[in-house]
Amino acid sequence: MTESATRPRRSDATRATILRAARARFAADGYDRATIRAIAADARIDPSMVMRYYGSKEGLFAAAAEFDLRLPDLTEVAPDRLGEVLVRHFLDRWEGDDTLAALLRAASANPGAAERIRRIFTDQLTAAVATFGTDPVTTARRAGLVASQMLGLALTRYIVRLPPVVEMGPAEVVAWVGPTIQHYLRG
Amino acid sequence: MTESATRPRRSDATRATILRAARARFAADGYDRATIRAIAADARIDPSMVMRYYGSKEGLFAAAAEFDLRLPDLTEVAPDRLGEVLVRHFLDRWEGDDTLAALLRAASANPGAAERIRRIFTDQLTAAVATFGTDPVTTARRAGLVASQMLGLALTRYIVRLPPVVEMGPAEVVAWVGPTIQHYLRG
DNA sequence: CTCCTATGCCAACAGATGTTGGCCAACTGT
DNA sequence: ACAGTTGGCCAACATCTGTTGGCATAGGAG
Repeated sequence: MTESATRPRRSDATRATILRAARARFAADGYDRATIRAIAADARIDPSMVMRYYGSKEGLFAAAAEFDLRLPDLTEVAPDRLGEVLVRHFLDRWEGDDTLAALLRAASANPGAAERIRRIFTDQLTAAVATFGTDPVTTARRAGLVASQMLGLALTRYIVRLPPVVEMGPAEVVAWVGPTIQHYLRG
Repeated sequence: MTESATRPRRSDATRATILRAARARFAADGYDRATIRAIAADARIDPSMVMRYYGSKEGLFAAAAEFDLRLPDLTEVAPDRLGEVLVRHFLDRWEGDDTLAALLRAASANPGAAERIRRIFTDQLTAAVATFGTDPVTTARRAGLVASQMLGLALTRYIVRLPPVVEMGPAEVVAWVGPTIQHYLRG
C-alpha cells in the first residue's frame, strides 16, 4: 500500500482508452447525452469497468475534464503583442484537444463543469494577467473580459458552429480578435 | 373550422403558463435536465397536458425558444456609436428574458437549439450589419465576430457566471465591450 | 335541460440510464 | 505449481423519462 503510484498497473491502458472515449463523447454530445454505455462501447469495454475505475459518471467526467490553459509567461512577451500572442495560444491549445469543448458543453447541464471553468479562467487567467503589473483592482475585470471573448470564440466555433466563425482561419482570427484582447489587457 | 384563430380558447392561459415555466426551466437546467414533469409541476398542471398542447418535448422547446433579437435600425445611429448602442441593446434585451439563456444552455444538448442560434445570429445580425454599407464580402465575418463576443458575454454572465463578468454593471460592460463591437463593425 | 366538446387528471407503459454484485479468466509473486 | 490478486464481463435492479389512452368534469350551444 505504501507504493500506490510506483508500479504501473496492467489496466492503465484501459483507463486511458476510457478517458479518451469519454472526452470525445462529452465533447460531442454533452454531459447528459454522453451515456456511460456509449462511452464504454467506444472503448470496447464493459460499462461496469467505467464504474470500477472512476466510481461514478461524475468521477469520470471530473477525470476527463482535467484541463490546463498552459498559458505562457507573459512577462517575456512584447507588451504590444500580448493580445496577438494570447489568441494564437488559445487557438493552438484548443484545436486538437476535445477537453475544452467537453467542458463547455457540460457546463450547461453539470454545475461542477461550470465551477471548473470558473476556476480555470479565474485562477489561471487572472494570475497570468497579474504578472505584468496592471492596476490590481481592474485585473480581475480584465481577465473576465478576456474570458468572455475567448469563451465566446470557442462557443461559436466549436459548439454552435456559426459558419462565419468556423470558416475563419487561425491567422484571420488572430488579426481580428488580437486587438480586442490587447484592449482588454491594457486599454 | 374556418375560424381557427378567431375564438380565444379557454386554455390559452394554461398554454401561456406552461410556456413561461418551460422557459424558466430550460434556462435554469438545460434541455435534458428540464423534465416535462418538472415543468408541469411548476405550472401546476399535469404532465400529459404539456404533451397535448405541444405534442412533444421538442415541440415545447421549439415554442419556448422563439426569440427575436429586435435589433434597432442601425442606419439611424451615429456611425461611431454603433458598438455602444448595440451592446446596450443586447444587455437590455437579455436581462429579464430567459429565452436566450434557455437557448444557449440547450445548444449543448439539442442540435435544433444550435441551429436556431445559428439562424438568429446569421440572419438577423448579418441583415443588420449589412444595412450600413460595408464591404459585402466581410459582412458575414463581421457579424460572426460580433456574435462571438456577445454570445461569450452571455455565456460568461448568465451560464458560467464568471464572477468578474457577473459583477460588472451594464454601464461598465458597455464601456469595455462597446469599442470591441465598434472595431468588429467598422475596423 | 341536454348534448357535445374542451379541459384536466390518473395510471400505466416502454425504453433508457446509472449503478451493483457475482462470476470467470488471466496474470504474478513465491 | 499454487494461491491470491487483478482485469473483465454478464445480468439484474431501481429509477427516471417521454409518451399514451382512458376517464371524469365543466362550459357553452341548441
